[in-house]
Amino acid sequence: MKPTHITIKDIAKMLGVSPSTVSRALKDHPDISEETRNLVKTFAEKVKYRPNALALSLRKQKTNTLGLIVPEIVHHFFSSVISGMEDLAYGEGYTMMICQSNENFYREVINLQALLDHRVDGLLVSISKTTREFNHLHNALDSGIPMVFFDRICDELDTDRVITDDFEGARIATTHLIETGCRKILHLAAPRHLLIGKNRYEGYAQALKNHKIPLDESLVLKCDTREEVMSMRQHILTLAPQIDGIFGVNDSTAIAVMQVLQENGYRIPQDISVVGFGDGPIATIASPPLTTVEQKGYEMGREAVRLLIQRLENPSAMINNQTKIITPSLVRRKTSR
Amino acid sequence: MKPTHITIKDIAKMLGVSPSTVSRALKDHPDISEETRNLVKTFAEKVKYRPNALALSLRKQKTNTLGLIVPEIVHHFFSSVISGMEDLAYGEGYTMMICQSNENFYREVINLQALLDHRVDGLLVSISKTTREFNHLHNALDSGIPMVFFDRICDELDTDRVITDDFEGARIATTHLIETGCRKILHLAAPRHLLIGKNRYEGYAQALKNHKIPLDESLVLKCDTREEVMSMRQHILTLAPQIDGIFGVNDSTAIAVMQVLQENGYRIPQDISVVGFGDGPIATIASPPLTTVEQKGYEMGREAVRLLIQRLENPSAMINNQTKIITPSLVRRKTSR
DNA sequence: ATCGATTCCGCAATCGGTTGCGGGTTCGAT
DNA sequence: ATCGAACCCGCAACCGATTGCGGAATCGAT
Repeated sequence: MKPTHITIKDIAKMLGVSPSTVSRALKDHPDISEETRNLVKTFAEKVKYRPNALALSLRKQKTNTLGLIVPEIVHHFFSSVISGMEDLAYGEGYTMMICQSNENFYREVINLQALLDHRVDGLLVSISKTTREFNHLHNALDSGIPMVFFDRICDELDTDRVITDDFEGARIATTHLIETGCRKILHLAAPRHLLIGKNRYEGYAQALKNHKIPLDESLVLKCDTREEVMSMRQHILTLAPQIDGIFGVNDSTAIAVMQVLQENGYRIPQDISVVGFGDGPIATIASPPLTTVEQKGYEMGREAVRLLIQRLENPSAMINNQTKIITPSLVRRKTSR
Repeated sequence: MKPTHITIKDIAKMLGVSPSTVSRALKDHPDISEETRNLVKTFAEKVKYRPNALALSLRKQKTNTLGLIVPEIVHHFFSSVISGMEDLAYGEGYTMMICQSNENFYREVINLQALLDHRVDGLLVSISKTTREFNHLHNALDSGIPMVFFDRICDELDTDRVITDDFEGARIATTHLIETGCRKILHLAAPRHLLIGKNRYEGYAQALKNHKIPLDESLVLKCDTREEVMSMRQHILTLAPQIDGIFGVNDSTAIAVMQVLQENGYRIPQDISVVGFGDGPIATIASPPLTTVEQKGYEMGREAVRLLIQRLENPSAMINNQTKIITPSLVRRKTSR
């Protein structure tokens, strides 16, 4: 802050009035005569006066800053979320202070402390994978700061939340496969102890049930990374002749399995249809382009900020905590009929 | 900021001393007796006192905050850059205020103003595509605030800079093709009026020259998006029989051209080798995985912050502006021999 | 008892802006 | 001439910290 900004006192001195008068003139306080007001305003304009946000925050006890803790910025989903948050926040006159925990509990605690030190008005949090203990968040909450969890929520804490409807996304994907003629659908699943693994599996199961297709557990494989697909290729190829569709728990496994099949003479989607679950732009560059479920990170970001600001601007209203569910939507491309 | 944080005055009152004493005790000022110091320190610890960063910034005329303006957060390259910046900045005791211009000049101006209003200590900027006029940046610079450009630099402004060595990256990529046996190398290029188009083309040309391979302009195609590859597929296929290597100006065109060739019976890399220029994780999921030039966004981010902090902490030293060049490196995968 | 030197701590100003309250000036009315 | 009401504006406190300076208390020395 070497650059010496012009202050209200500078203006006051140069105009021979008091700082109070300058302050009031600039904000059209009725106590100030029109003459003085114009004088101050035009002069302030001329010298490009800009109020010091720090001083304002200190005085008003409000920083107009939102604190964000996110596991990793370098993730298409999270960067979309940030983008959505940023757009809405700036539109509403808030700025953002962004921290990444790098999936590290200790850094999450440090980050939270830094945000609180800066007196952010509210918190947006997606917890790290290594966070098993929530005292830091609990304390913040108890101290009264508004907080919204998104995507990686914390069950123990009663706050506003924004989450993806994984169940519904999986149901939509599987239903799409069924409606385009598939009957024997392989599900490449994440571990059942992870929420997304559980919810997407159940969505898959529900779609089958709705269409009276029996659920065959031998068609549900724990396999949620590209590497895992590669190491299970033999097993997948033995299954291949008896299936006509695949629902992958994420795009990279869907694309990987597609490649394995193609290398072995299967045509996509003529022989087997494939649907993924969106985690980025890779779906569009797959060959053929992958039909997938879009996660709407940008929208989730906007929604989280909307909830937070709503709470900030109605501090009195004891609104019940809301859980906003973002329903993902199917993007039909070329790997399904 | 509804939560009522505990202040130095609160502590003073409860301990029956003056705020000055508390302040000094907390920072081991010799004027304070050991007895008082311990009293204050243990009490402060007990009530979890944390200094108000706003008040400190106002008083010290230093915010320990770095302002960032980036075109788009949702871009693997830029989010890597941000990640690198964030990691180093927090490690050095700085926080970051992040704005995205969305490639919009007007928003860039607004963002800059917001950052200056918040009295950030320094600026990290990558200019938007639509920015043709630099008064806003010029004014900031004139007012004396340290600024570092990265990736999308502004030639007219004399500042520290961090850029990718596109020429060298292209030279390395092309050389790799030559050294693995290619002689007729197609270059899918960006427009020559863009810096990356020009520099990567020249790197390509230099590599050929170094190996005494004549440059054939009919093997340089202006074609830098996936869509463009698709619309030029016929032309590319007529060229295909006479070439043995392709250098794509970015990964998505490299992958696209690879797919076109594969669909027409060419084997990669047996018949034709392909090398891209890195813009994300898509290279690894291509089939076969794409050999490409890695852009090192994370490192660029760290380097930019390093330059900025260096200037902030040696305000007196009239260091000459530096241009830090990040040399990208080749990542050999399976599309080249 | 008085003085000088230490030791330890508080007053008050400052950073930049906001705001309750009180006061001076001008005016018309009586 | 006197009073009261508008009309304008400044004083000072405040937000939470820091810091130069001065001063009270204590001690030993003369």
